Amino acid sequence: MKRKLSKACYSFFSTLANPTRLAILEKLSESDMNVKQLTQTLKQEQSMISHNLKPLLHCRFINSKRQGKSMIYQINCDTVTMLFKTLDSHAQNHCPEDGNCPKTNLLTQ
Amino acid sequence: MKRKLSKACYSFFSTLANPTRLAILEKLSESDMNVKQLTQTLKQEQSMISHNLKPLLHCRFINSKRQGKSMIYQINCDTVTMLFKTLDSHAQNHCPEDGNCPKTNLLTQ
DNA sequence: TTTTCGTATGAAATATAATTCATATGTGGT
DNA sequence: ACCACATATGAATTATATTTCATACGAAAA
Repeated sequence: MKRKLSKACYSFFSTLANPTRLAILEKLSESDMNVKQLTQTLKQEQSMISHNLKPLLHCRFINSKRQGKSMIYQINCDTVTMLFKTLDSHAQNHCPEDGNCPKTNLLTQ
Repeated sequence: MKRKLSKACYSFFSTLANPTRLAILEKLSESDMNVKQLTQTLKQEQSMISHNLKPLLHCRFINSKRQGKSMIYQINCDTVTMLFKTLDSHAQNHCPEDGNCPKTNLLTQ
């Protein structure tokens, strides 16, 4: 792995390692949304949503476009889909159905 | 995305969002290593290596097998490779060569 | 041009994660 | 059984990230 990529990877993974941001990605993968819509479906403060949108935007996992007073956010590309697909398959191979991880129980607690 | 997967994804991404653990994965992708070897190549305390191996093991990104007094760690599967490949391609599409991110400069600072 | 709505941002408070240190455990050799 | 080496672990310290609150900014309407 190249130095530059490793730096970028750390940034990418840090951005994805957050429940709110994962929830935002999940919602945006269903449809484009503005900030208010996100605050409503996720039941979170507006400032929290905005703060969490920032790193997603920065990593280019999402894009934004202004529409009048509101700002529309949309999933940028196939990267997110691909990542989730890979991890889904990993989880199916290694995470037992009952949720009890054989190694430790960090994952399910 | 299913509730269970989202939980697992958070665990996966949290585990990957750490420079030491990324470095461990990088080394282990080259060859299997025991803890002492990892402490030597990464120039880190033994306890730090062990602490960081734990979540990697838990997520099944790596496996371990005892060999006498030492414990050998190895990359578990194709998941890690696939993730890095996906992010490499993402970085190539969206991260400029000069390291100056067009959105913000969080990534390169 | 003042007001209102939607969004962004800075800074403080809070929560979470990483690192270190001391020590325990586990294995093999003497 | 004891010792030495390799690794793991718990707990305290330290560092980093998240959340909240107050407020600023931008666009459109009155």
